[in-house]
This record gives sequence, structure tokens and C-alpha cells, in this order.
Amino acid sequence: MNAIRTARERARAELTHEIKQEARRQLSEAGSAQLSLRSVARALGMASSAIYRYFPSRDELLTALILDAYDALGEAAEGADLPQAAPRERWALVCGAVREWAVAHPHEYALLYGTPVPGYRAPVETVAAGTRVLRRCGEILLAGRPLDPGLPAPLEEELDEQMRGVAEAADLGLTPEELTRLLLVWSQLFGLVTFEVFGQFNGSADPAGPLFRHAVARMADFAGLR
Amino acid sequence: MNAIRTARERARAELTHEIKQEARRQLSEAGSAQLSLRSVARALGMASSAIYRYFPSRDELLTALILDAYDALGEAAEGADLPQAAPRERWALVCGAVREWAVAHPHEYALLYGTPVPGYRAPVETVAAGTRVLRRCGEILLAGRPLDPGLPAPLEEELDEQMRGVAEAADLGLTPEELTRLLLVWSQLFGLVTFEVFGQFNGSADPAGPLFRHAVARMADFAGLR
DNA sequence: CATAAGGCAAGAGCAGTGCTCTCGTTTTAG
DNA sequence: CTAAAACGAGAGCACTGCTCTTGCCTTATG
Repeated sequence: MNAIRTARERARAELTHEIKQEARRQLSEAGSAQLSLRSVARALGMASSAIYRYFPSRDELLTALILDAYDALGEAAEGADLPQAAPRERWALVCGAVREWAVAHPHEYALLYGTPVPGYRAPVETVAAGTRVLRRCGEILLAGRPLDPGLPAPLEEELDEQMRGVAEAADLGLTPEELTRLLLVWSQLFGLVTFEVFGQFNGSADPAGPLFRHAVARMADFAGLR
Repeated sequence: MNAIRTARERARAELTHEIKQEARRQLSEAGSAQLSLRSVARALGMASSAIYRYFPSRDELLTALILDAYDALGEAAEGADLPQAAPRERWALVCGAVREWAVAHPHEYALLYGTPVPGYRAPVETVAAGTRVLRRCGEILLAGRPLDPGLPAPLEEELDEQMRGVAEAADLGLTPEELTRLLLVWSQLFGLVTFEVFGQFNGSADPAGPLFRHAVARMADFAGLR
């Protein structure tokens, strides 16, 4: 689509990549609050003003890093999945991959699931990138059909209608009841990971591995994966 | 214990309070990243250097706000609880209060459950303040005994031992199995609230009320509250 | 091939920040 | 009453994001 033609374009692409790389490096050492365009420029031996040819503002750089991080997390989750395996096994693999990636890249994870950066959020690009894990989990639920009904817990009308609309709009092929289960285990998964990465389990489930594995199984139960 | 004696002490206490108040005001408008000591000083008509007589650094101010926020959230949760009501009802009340407080004070909530501020976390004062909601939920579980056993899901040995140690150290009076359930519904509750406050449900469970109420009931199921 | 146009790096500069130090003044305690 | 401590204000340092201007160099066009 946008192939690189001239030497200038090649240089631009390389420098853009180097800037993000260095920014990611600084991010992993001190967090997004400490990330400064000037220090990135210094590390790359260029004038601070030159960075603005590549990223119009600090927030834009962060947004680019966020998109890359969503991609990396999605890649990790999808790469760990084994589409031929039993759904319950697949669920455990994806959950484990998400957790591992988050623990290995806490500051990038914080960019995605921590306090939102003031300026950015709205851009629609992030939602597509951000729902990769969710979509994959949805596919696992589909593969797990027929789901274990579990306790009878009918949806209230308002929720049922809302979920029906979302399932149709997103073309997920899930019933409102299934989508509800999906959203709940999805948020539970990231709630767990967030608590671990942000140190909320520090005095209790510390290390969090055993609790996490137990939780993954309970979430599979709840989702109805056999 | 530390009564205010002199006029100077009174003035100091008042000014400390006013600084936090103004800081909270700015926080609620733009988030912690935008909070600046200088602007707080300006709003209070004092020199920026004078603030440092009251808070030795920006991070210390933020830590003070964090402690206050933990208190406010704990107050909201405990205030909504009705110790005489049925445990399941109590659980719903506490969950609803947490959610309401979070939605009403998103930036303060972000201070507590969002990306950790680089410098602070460790201080032990925060854990006591931070576990108020957790402790209250634990009391509700206790009041709900005997809990519904639900699906048989024995704890692995490592998790069992870990939970046994924590339950004893924290003097919770819960079995390892009960504590595990508690930690899971606790993290699930805050996972849900965090997703809602940070806009992660934006294209799906939006508004999040119906899903939240459904989730609260499912968490009560899981916890074993009848 | 020459020339005009646009991309580019660099420097100076502005407004803002956290934080420190010093200097008078005021309040407290002995 | 006096010495000590607390205090407010101002200047100043090092840093930040961001803008503007200047001059160079790579493109694309005639």
C-alpha cells in the first residue's frame, strides 16, 4: 500500500522507528510521566525540535506507543492460542499470555489499562487494536459451544437489548447471554492482571500466580467452557 | 492526641486543608498529571515556595490526596452497608457505593486504582486505608456463612497455604477457600469499576449500569452468598 | 540538466514546571 | 524579654513541551 520509495522516506521510517524504540526504552525505566521528548532527542543525538517533524506532540508519541502496545499484546495473546485445542485450554493459554506480557511490560500495560492519558483516548484506531484480545476470547467462547448453562441467571431486559445490539453491531455471532459472560470474564481477567501489575495484591496474593491460575479456571467455569 | 494549641498550628492545619482542597479541585478538572504546585499556590494567592512548608514535594501532596481518597471511598462503602441486612443485599449495597463514588470522583479513583505514581506506593499507611473496602467485603462473607459451596473447586496446595497464611496474619477469620473467593470478587469488582471509569466499556457495555448490576449478582453467586 | 518546492535539522526563545536558597518578618517557647 | 523556630516572598536553577526562524539538502518538475 504505502511502499517506501525514496531514500528520504526510508530515513523517515527508520527514524520514526528509532524514536519509538528509544521512547519505549525510557518508558520501561520510569513510566509514561517521566517520558520526555527532549531526553529522547538527546539519546538520539538530535535537536529536540527535530522530533516534532515526526510526532506533532508528546501525546501523539504516546498514542503511537499505545497502538504498538495493543498490537504487541494482541500478538502475544493470539500467538499463544492454539485454535485446535480444547476451548478451556485455549482460554488458559490466552489468559496466561496476557498476564505474562503485562508482567514483562508493566509500563506499556499501564499505558493501555491504567489511568487514561488526558489528551488521547477517543481515536477510533485504538478500539480496533484494543479489542483484539476480547475478540479472540469471543471466538473461544464460540468454539466452546454448547456452553454449560451453569446457574440460571436470566438477563434483565435492558441488558439483554443492549447486548443484542452490541453483538449485532460487532458481528460477534454471540447471544446476549454469551456476550454478557464474555464481557464479565474479560473484565475479570484484566482486573486481575491490573491488580497484580499495579501491586494491589502486594500484601495478600503475592506472588499472584496461584491465585491467577485458580481464577482462570473459575472464569472458564463461569463462561461455561467444559 | 494531637490537639491544636496555638494560633499558628490552627492556621497551619487550615492552610494544609485548603491546599488539599484546591489540589483536589484541580485534580477533578484535569487529572493528576496536570496538577501543579504552582497553580495551587496561585489559586491560594501565595508564593509557590510557600507550599513546600506544608508538603515537601509534589509526590507528598499526591500521597496525602491518595490517603484522603482511600478514606472517602472506605467511608462511602461502609456508609452504604447495612450490617443488619441480608449478606447478599449488603454486597450489592457496598458494590453500588464503590461504583458511585468512583464515577463521581474519577480522577481520585484513578489515583487509587490507576497507574501507580512513580515515587510513592510503598508507604504502609496506604495499605491499611486501602483495605477498608476489602475488609468490609470479608465481613459480609463471614455474615453469609454457611456459604453456598457452589461447584467443587479445591484449592491447589500452594494457593491453600498462601491464603491460610494471609488469613491468619490479617486476622480475617476466613478459611483459605473463603479468602480466595473474597480476593476474586474483590478484584472483579474493581476490575469492572476501573473498566467503566476508564472508558474501556465505551463501545460495548455503555452505559455500564445493567452489566454492573448483573455482575454484582453473579459475584454474589460465586462468593456463595444466598 | 537546471531550478523551484518542499522536507529537514538546528538553534534561539517562550511559558511553564518542581524545587532550593536566602532574607526579612512573625510567632512561639523558655 | 530574648533566643529559637516557623513562616512568606522572591530570585534562581534545571528542566519540560512547543514554536518560529534560518539555512541546507533532497526531491520532483519543466
